[in-house]
Amino acid sequence: MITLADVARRAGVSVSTASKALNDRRDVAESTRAKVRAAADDLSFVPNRVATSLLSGRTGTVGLITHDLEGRFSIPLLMGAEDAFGLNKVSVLLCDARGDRLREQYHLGVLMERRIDGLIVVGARTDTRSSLGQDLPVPVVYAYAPSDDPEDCSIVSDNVRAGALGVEHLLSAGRTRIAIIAGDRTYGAATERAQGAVARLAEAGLEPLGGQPVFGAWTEDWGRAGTHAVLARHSEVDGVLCGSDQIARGALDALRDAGREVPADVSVVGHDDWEILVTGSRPPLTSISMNLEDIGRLAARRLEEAMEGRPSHGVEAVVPRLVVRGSSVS
Amino acid sequence: MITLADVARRAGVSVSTASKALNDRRDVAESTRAKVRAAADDLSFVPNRVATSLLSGRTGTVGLITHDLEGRFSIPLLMGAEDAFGLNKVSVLLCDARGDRLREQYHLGVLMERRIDGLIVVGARTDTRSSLGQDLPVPVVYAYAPSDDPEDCSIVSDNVRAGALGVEHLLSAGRTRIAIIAGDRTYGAATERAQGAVARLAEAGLEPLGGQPVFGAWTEDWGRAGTHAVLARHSEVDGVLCGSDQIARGALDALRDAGREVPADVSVVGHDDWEILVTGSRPPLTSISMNLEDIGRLAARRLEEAMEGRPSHGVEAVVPRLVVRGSSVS
DNA sequence: CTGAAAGCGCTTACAG
DNA sequence: CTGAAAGCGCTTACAG
Repeated sequence: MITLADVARRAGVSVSTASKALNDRRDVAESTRAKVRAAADDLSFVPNRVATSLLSGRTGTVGLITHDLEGRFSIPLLMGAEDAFGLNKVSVLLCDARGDRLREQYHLGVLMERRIDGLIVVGARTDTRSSLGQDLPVPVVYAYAPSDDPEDCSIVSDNVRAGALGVEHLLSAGRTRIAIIAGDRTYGAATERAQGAVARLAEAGLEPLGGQPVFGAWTEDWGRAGTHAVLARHSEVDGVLCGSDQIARGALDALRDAGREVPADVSVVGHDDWEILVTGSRPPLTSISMNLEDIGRLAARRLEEAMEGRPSHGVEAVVPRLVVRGSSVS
Repeated sequence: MITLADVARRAGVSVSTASKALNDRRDVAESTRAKVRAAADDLSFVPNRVATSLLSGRTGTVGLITHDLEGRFSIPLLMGAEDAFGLNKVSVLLCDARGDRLREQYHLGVLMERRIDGLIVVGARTDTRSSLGQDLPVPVVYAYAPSDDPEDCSIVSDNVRAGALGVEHLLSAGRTRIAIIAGDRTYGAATERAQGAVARLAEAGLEPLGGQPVFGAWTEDWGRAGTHAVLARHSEVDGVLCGSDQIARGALDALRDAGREVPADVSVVGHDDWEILVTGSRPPLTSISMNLEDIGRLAARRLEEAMEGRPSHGVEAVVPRLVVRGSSVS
């Protein structure tokens, strides 16, 4: 490996002068700078950032510990973070903790040895998770799943708003007999989305068909079963708000089986805007995106601020976005 | 930040002795070692790996440049790599190149400055990609998309074998009138899978319905359209091998629309074994997995070997695996 | 068994 | 404008 000393030797200057020349510091003669640059080019010199890191105490790396096995959240978040940090400024050390607290601790230890400048922790579900504590030597931002310590900084999706957004869209499409087929009731994302939807219905003087949301599982199976049940008891249904895109896919199937036209007879709206599920359905599925990249970007920004000495505290929610496709309006 | 010097001072020994004590080297008195350990514990000493890296010339980091936007491949690959390397040995710097060669070059430059010990490059599709060249100072392994330089080491999925595997399964389910609804013909994955399927049919003295595979797109829409066309021209069809799970989802829909029972009348097999698509369908979809984690694991192993001075060359294919669900046999 | 010294590759005051 | 010296935090021969 070529070192700065090699470059200096070839340019006929001292190491310190070579350093200054390459780092665009003034008080170097232009002719000297040119000589050094030429030497560096000739030798294909690539500065060793490990040395700079040791010297400056900053590595320009950020740890990203994820619990999201399928990569549904991590990659968009990573993309958002890369955008926010800038490619040359910060590199991301990605660690997969697989929902395991021990594995998380282990990764945390390794990251501390590597002297990361900051840490983003991505949860597998939106529910609150236990804090890593306040005595870590670097700032931490929790993304997607907020920390249970209000002292921490957490960036989440506004699921209540997302539910309301779905209802608003159905109302604006002229729907008033709306069923809410929610997800797994043990998940905050399921109850919050349902809660936001119910509240927004109430504002309009309505309530969901059957008086309340029906909870089930995050599956197409449940989407089908739930929709069948709704059809049996409330055949007047003209709108279905589903807790996820998978549930919505099941709902579309069940409505088709029952001979209902979507969106002519019934409008269907999902949650998550998961590309693979929403584009292929008949018709394509209107859905509510959590804007995961925005969550990543905001998490990165808050982390950057904290690294610069201006930490944030508490939970900040990213506003979801409605993506209209053929399943809700014609 | 606590340094080894702090620990040494507190333990009343020299820095070198403290180093030896903590690194389990012999020629340290047990009593001294205990003293040093106690001091390190008291101070919550976390060794600075940046210093070690500078000294040893090895950082214990590996770059992973991915072009896979949705994270369909990267995360399983990362998991496989983490498994293979061992969590404490190697950390992964993940870079998202987004299919952009410039972005890739940029990330490559940053990774070189960070003195990674090795590099894995993950393609977005299985087609051959251009090599990063032979004059990189660290070993490179190409995963999923092979390099066009046979001198490089590439780990791919055996798509030909995958196609054959699908046909074998359909044959063993007693199917002989098999349609092949392939993916986008501009993708190697589409043509190779189809080719493997056709060859395996030929071995059994058969050919696909219509004489050859039909190509289209990687979408559910195409799966529906292709299947409708097959039903119109070859109503005797009793097996459908699809180029992807999305296509297979479309096929299931089309068969249901046409009143065909799956798997009683027709068996359907997909490719990729994409969890989100295969479990929710009616019935759940039999599919052929590329074993992405195995690709990641093998890529990591080959990279490790290369880092230890035993490089591999050429393309190595990971054998796919049939995952049987309700769409092919009852 | 212990510790002083050198050095990994760089940057940064500080003399000249 | 240039360069010798010190130092970032650690490990490793080498004396003692």
